[in-house]
Amino acid sequence: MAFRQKQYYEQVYHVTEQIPVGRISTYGAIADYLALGSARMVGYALSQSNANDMPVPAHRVVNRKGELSGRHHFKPPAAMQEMLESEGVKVEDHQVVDFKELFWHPEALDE
DNA sequence: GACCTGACGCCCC
DNA sequence: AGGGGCGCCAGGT
Repeated sequence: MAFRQKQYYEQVYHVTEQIPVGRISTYGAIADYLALGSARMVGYALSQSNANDMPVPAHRVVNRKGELSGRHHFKPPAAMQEMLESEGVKVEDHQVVDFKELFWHPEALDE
């Protein structure tokens, strides 16, 4: 239902927005937390958010390997890395350094 | 209206 | 351990 879709997008934006500065999350983690759709849908939702000029820190969301898979979707592809580095997240070869330690679990919202 | 692709991830071989 | 395939849902062609 379109109803559910809107809710899904809204939830994705909400969760993404809760990612603390200097921390990052993954598509899979968000999808798992929402228990809806799939990681792919999360990325899709985020792409829409960027197009809508939403205040969603999509740059803090990477794939499960810690790679900036979505960098190519930013206005300047390098913007994603720059923003992350600006927040204290080190990026090396399009990959987040110590990604595992910087990883933020959406599950933290429940607690 | 059908087919393909897309910010991914897991299961199977 | 590495590679390939399928699932996910929606949107564009």
